[in-house]
Amino acid sequence: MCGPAPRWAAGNRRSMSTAVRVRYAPSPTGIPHVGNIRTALFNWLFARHMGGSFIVRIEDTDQARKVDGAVEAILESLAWLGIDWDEGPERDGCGERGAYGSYFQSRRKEEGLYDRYARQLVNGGHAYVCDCTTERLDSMREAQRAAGQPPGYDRRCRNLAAQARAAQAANGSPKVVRFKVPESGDTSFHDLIRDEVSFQNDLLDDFVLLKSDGFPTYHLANVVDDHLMEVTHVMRAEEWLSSTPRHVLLYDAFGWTPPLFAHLPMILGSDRSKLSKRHGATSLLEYRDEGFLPEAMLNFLALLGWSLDDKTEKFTSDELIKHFAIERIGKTGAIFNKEKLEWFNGVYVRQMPATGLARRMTPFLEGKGGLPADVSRPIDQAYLSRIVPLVQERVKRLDEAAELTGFFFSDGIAPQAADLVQKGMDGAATRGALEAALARMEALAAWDAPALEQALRALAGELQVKTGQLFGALRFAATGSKATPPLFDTLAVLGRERVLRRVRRAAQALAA
RNA sequence: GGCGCAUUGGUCUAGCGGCCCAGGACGCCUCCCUCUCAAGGAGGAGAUCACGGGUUCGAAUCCCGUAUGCGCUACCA
Repeated sequence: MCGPAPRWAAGNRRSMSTAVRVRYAPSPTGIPHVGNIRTALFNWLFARHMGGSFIVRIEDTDQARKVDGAVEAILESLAWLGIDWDEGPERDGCGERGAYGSYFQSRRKEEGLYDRYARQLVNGGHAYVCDCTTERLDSMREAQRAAGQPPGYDRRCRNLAAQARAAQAANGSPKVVRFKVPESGDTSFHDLIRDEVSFQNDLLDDFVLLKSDGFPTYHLANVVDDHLMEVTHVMRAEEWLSSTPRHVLLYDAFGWTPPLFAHLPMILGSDRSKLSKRHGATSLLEYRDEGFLPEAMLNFLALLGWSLDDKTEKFTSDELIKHFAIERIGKTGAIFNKEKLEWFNGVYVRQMPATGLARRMTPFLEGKGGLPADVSRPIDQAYLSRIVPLVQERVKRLDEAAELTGFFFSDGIAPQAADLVQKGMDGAATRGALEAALARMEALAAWDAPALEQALRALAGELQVKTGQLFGALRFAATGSKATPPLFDTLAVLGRERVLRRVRRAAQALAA
């Protein structure tokens, strides 16, 4: 499985550096959704723009909410978009890289790290041990709510007399460590996106730093790790804005200089609320499976909350890196607009080389939900390479490939007489036209688009039907579809044998 | 309820005091191209810049209030 255990703090750790260091700090509680990944993207763009470091740190401090496979899904999501990281878990899940590890908070916890810092705060008079039960806490909050008071810890354990403290230490009950929030004054900080933000301390309660299971809370772990990892900018979603004063207070208590903060606008569901399962497909990997291209997704995501100017909207990742600036990040939440994503995807599909498109389409054609079962796999790549140019400007998502190209592969098309007959014609006329076309096509010396077009256009004239009528009937006879790529190209790629067989069958259907 | 943040067409956005009775894009509609569908081209509908007060010669842009939305208010992150 994995090789030897990594050695932490092994070297070239540049302290005294002014280089930018940012981090993406997801908690492995599920498959990351587009909002999570957008946060990662902004951090990455900023790091790369500034020539700094991008760190991935796994905040797995909640044992109850931990989900198997989540770390892999996070790393896979980043990798899919081409977001690379300088420090953090290795992509294959084996080991980690970077001189500030571990990058898993659960491992840092095992080393006693948070315990040490929590104790330092207790010893310094900035925190205290609390053994209030959850039952008591719950009823306290209930009473507060009933009385119209803001809910919050009532600080019962904050100022225990020496004797009571000793008794508490001896009683063996579960204990947490709480931070002593100043009872007066304000805590304010400068946010790179929202300017000055200020909170009254007396509205903050004594939040927990260390849980009774020994794990740190987000507040403690995040502050300790950002400091130890020398993180310079904390760029995270706006939902964290309200807890930032707690973090600032913690930095103060430790005597550390806080990083710079930038609270990103959130990505919202169609009802403008925080993204959740209720909003349908929200995980990044689902979009991948629906046939969106990573470069289109990256481009689209970057524009959700950031813009360069009033017109530029197409960016490669290098261009994004080149232009990205925190000052150009917006303040308001953005609804994830799938239709625009689909448009973007179409743009990228059209501009890529046909060979690349063929390669990317193949798994969607061969996989489930792809071509009908009667089509043998693997599919003929040479044949595919002739089809792709015909559908390239018609594909929006790769998962439409099978629907668009199915008739090229499968004979399982059943032309209904009613669909064969074009406007202004009847069954007999249609059958006659099809049979005449059959004769012309059989006589063709060369089976290619120009020859087909020349012969069939001439035929329409002779038959005194509109080209649209003849071509429409032929299209349906040969493909079983009313909407296809240009007829002659399509017939040419399908091949003489297949076309004649299908058209013959259609003519017979009309006779019945 | 309290606190915080936000508020430009359905959606993403430009705008950081006069160039804006508001520009671009997606979507929608019409037309052109055309063998269908796309793609492409040309037009169009759609915003009293949330509302009300100020400040200013002048406000989408600054200030205050209100409303609305969202976020936070856990031994979750």
